[in-house]
Amino acid sequence: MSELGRSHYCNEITEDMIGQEVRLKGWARTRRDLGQVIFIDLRDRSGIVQIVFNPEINEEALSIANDVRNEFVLDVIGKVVRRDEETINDKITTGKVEVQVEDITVLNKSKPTPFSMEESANVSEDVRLSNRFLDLRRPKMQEIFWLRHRITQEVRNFLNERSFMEAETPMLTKSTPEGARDYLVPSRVHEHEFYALPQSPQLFKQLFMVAGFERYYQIVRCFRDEDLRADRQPEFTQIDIEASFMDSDELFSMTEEMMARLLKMSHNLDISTPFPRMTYHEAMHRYGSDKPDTRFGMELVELSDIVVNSNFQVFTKALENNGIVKGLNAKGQGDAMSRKEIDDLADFAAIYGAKGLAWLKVDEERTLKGPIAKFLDDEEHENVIQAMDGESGDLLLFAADVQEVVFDVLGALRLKFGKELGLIEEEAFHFLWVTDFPLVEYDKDSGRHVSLHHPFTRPVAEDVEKLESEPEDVTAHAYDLVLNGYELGGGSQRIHEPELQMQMFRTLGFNEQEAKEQFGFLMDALSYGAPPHGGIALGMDRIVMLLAGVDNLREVIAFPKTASAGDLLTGAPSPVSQEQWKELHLSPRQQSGR
RNA sequence: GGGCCUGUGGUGUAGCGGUUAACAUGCCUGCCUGUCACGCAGGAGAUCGCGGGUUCGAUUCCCGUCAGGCCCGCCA
Repeated sequence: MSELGRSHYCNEITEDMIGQEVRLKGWARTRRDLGQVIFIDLRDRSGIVQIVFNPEINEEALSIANDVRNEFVLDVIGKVVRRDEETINDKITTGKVEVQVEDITVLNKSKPTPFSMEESANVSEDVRLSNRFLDLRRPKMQEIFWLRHRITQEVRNFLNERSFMEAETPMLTKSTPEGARDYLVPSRVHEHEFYALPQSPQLFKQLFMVAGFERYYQIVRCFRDEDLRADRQPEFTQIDIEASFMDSDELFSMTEEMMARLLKMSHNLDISTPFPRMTYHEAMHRYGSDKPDTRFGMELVELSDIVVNSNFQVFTKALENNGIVKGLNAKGQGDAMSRKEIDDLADFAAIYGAKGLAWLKVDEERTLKGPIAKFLDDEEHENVIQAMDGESGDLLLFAADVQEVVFDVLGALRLKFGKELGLIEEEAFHFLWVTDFPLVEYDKDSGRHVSLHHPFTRPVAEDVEKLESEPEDVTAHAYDLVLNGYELGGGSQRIHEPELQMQMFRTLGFNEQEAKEQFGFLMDALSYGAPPHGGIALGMDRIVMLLAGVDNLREVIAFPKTASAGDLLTGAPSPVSQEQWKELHLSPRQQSGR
């Protein structure tokens, strides 16, 4: 065999190469052995081309091909030939031609694989993850990771064009009390002290602003030791952006432009900008969610005023206790759903904290029927129907409780109906800015106020005076970018004055001493001419997930973790040796009992 | 921490209080010069996730446990 390397990728073999000699390298996909002639689909990362072995061309090559099995690694030299009209395969792009093999080397053999590399092979996810190197070999997966690569490059190009500078920040850093649980790394040198893996490079990027970098970005890994979901992994990648002297509007339009570029690239789609904006308050009241899926309507309806004087105690009690009553119209479901199915909705609602789920059907006479109909008078019936746009056959659902429960319950029901009734325009991309988040919320467990975003978020100017007196009424310069019901990312304008930052820490229940211990370096930095600054962090994995049209983060992360944060491929996490424990000045806690 | 679902040859599924545990695909052997998820003939391959209980008898029913998934809590 000659010294030449690969001359082409499989997918590059075309009709105008007929007669040409080529050298290909790749994997055997399927072998079709007809005795005196053998066909193999040769696959490399570009695609597939059929190679043929035939005794008239090379008897020895044919006999080697006889022992080739799926996923053997091959190096072949041969001539591109046109296929006979009746043997053209239009399922593959190279189907009009084939390569007549003159010489073949088996570069490596392969055991039979646990599952086929074919698109059609349906394999359970744990088998895929345990053999991820094979799973990633499947063309569908390679497509996703090429997309991921292109997105990464496009983001870099976009931000580079706008004078942003990519800079790295530490992975071994300081644990801070706010936010998610940290992944901790014990220090060998400093006994009983720990590094934390970053939940985000938040503080470092602010320090870059103090340093005068002005425009920073990083495509960076972040870590949060919290329980997983389909759209949450313990380590994930953020597009982290921070800019000085750039207000929210400028940041919004820049982010919009960036997302538009990605959609253009991946779907050749021109999405319209600017994206719609909605306050947090409006999102919660209309959709019961701070990340509403706006691809369909079915909005929540405010009913508190309508039912405040009704005889239905579930409603009136909730209102007396500072709660609200809201409704949701499941169009046509009054006719479609059985009594049992409706009752099952209450169980579903209970997951989200509902104590029950009141409902009414609208019948042909446009009157309300159902267990609670008798508690409402004629005027209330009419007002409810009006407010909820009730028509014959509709199912009206009601939640009465404190705001948070009503939002959660009806928000979840809305999504459930949206999915099950096919109300969602699956192919659409609906971006939305959610703005004006509250700065803090009261946390019952710790008995203090905690940041909704993070402690460095800037309160709006007119609310600063309320920081001490009514912190829950303070609005933050914080925003989330939402796409199709997923939170793609969030950001804020930051506090750049040390005094205001200190005031913020006090609101969160830190005294001067504690604030200095935890965030002294930040306070210090802010006191040396820190510019006004703000930024955003976008979830890279979620962006890829949505653009790839899959519904699970594991599909777009090369080596993801399971729901219990394990890695089925490597077996991480795993026990370590006694020596390692010792070096880190740690000892296993004695197991009590058992 | 809690709820729900799943676990049967390599892979994907079926099944049932007593079966020779079925089907597809993959694998092995043989045949085949135009296949393309080739075809045909034959063959191997399963302690039904693990432990305990009920029963004359459990893959099947019950309890526990482990693993995977989805969700609530948690988390931006």
